[in-house]
Amino acid sequence: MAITLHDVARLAGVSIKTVSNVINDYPHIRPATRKKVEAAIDELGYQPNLSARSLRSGRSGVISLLIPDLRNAYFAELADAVMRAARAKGLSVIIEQMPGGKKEELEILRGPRMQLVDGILYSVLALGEEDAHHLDNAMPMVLLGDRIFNGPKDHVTMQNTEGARAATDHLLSLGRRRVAALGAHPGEVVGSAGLRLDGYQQALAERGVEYDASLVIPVISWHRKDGAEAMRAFLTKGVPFDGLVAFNDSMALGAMRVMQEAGLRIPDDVAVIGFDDIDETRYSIPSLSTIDPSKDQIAETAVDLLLERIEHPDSHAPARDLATEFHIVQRESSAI
Amino acid sequence: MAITLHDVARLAGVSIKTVSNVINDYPHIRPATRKKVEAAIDELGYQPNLSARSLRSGRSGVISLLIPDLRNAYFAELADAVMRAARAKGLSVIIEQMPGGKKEELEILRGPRMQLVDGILYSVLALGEEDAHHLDNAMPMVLLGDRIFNGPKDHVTMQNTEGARAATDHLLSLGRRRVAALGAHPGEVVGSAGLRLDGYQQALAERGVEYDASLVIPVISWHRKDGAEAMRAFLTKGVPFDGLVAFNDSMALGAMRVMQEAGLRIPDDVAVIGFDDIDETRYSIPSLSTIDPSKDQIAETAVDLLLERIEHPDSHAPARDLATEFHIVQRESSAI
DNA sequence: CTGAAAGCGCTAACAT
DNA sequence: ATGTTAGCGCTTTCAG
Repeated sequence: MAITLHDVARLAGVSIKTVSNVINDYPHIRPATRKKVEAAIDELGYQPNLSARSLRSGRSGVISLLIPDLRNAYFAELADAVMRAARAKGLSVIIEQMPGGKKEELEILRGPRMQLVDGILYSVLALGEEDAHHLDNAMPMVLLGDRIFNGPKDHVTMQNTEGARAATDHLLSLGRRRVAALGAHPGEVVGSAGLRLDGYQQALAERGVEYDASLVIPVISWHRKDGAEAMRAFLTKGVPFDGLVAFNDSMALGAMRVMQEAGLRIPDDVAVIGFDDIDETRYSIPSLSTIDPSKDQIAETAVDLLLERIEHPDSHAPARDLATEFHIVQRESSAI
Repeated sequence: MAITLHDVARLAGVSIKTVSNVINDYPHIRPATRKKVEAAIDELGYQPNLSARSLRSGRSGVISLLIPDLRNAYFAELADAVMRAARAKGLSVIIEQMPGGKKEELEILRGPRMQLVDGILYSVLALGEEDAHHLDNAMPMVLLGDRIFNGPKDHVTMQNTEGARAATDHLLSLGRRRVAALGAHPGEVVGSAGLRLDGYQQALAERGVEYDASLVIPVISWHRKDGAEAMRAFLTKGVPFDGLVAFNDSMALGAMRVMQEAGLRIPDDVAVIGFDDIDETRYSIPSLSTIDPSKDQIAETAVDLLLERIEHPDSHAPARDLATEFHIVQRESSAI
């Protein structure tokens, strides 16, 4: 049987309340008492029972991170950043993957496993504005990534539209005029794909380049494989192009591979830029230009907001919407 | 306030024990009673309080996965496999990263955060045989990866030595005779690095190729960056070589990048094979031959063993040692 | 500044 | 087949 507060209290010759006070850094304790209690804790190797604490206080010190897919390097790196930010605040992280679309997301969000956690970091993939009411509950939650407009929860995101505008403009500034966009979700408005397509179009308009729908390549799932396949299909159409904005790095890398197999030189024939600044982009051939979304900043901001909601559960402060900075990273794939 | 067993019991007109029985699939319940209770549960939207259950039963339904680093694609893919295997068994997974070496591993292993979980999946990085006694406790645990000989815990691993032997032999069978090994940990015997170097040497011996220590390239941390830097340093030495066995894919990809920058053609000048079969190997240029360690099989086996230990905490069955299958995957980097 | 006692929601003996 | 009851270990009023 494990050591309890009672054991410590008995050894230290105080009541369990005093021990509890010491553990929870309650301010008004005589130094001598604190010493005694700490000595007893050390001697017994006491560790608080987190289930009991959680039952009584309603706080477990665990948060959930809901992401589509860890195999996607962007989410692995984001998860890493979130876990480091969470640990710095004394929180543990349960990761849940939900590659199964809207139904699965809702299921997990409502499932019994969310009982255990104090709050949720939710990287929205499938839910849209019409589902915002599903989130209108008391659970502390911060949304990451896509934007649910006017949702009831705090939201941290990169500047999708601005980022895509900057990426596209970067290629245009190199003199490219037939810039393809890889990763569109036809009809989507509020998700990353929709916002990035919007930025792409803005950049074209600003440079006076006419929008050509045949340069927009839809890809539903943003994996390397899907980028490769979409590019393969696009090449068979013979649409001329000299630039490529991929809406994430994984797709860009898959597409680069296919283009080079087809004899296209990068950046000479096609200049390429991606999105996310995953580690791999530094070592691909050629190395990949990209938009760095400041994952660490996203993670830290999100954990801070969540912690605030956890600590002030009945503050009815309105949902906040924060956007992090981004940076263009120019590498070989868009070298001059 | 949340809905409790009492609320359900009151609505259904039964005692809380009956409700509890229904929830826990206790066999002897009259169908009519079960119906009533289930109706009440649905009507109220009752969800069990996992903290209370955990406090009372000593089981939380959460396991911990301890890995060095999620940014390493191998571990991200392993974590994905583990989470899918765990979810299939109704378990949640808390991931803890421990990039900080032996001290941090021991700290986390003993820390208060391990209180909450029913068991631990521990991908040993820094701990060696001399630390086995630190694991000699009652916590259900399955070790992944490196081998701690004669340790007190179950252990699931790939066949490190056999895999490296097969990888090396694969290059030798292509006629290469100056095969370098990337990723050695000088002096190590029981870790992946030591075992794989052993396999490398066995393969050379079997083919009658003399072992040349100048072809063994030490790399402490197995990231892409480290592989690239080690290869850059190796090239400046001018040691002739025509094959490369990298002890993981990340290092192989970093090294390939450096070799190609230096004008070496792959596989013509240097044939390359890695380890892990991470997703990226299919899309690198050239695509990378590798050893597939069957991550899904590792994950499922490990979760099964752990669950068994959790469900039979006082079975003092001796620690088991399971090795999964591996497969050579030949791609362009070692094409004939 | 410290102690006593109640009770969080659940499971598991035990009783019926 | 179902009800009663006693805690799991902790935090938290409330007293002193």
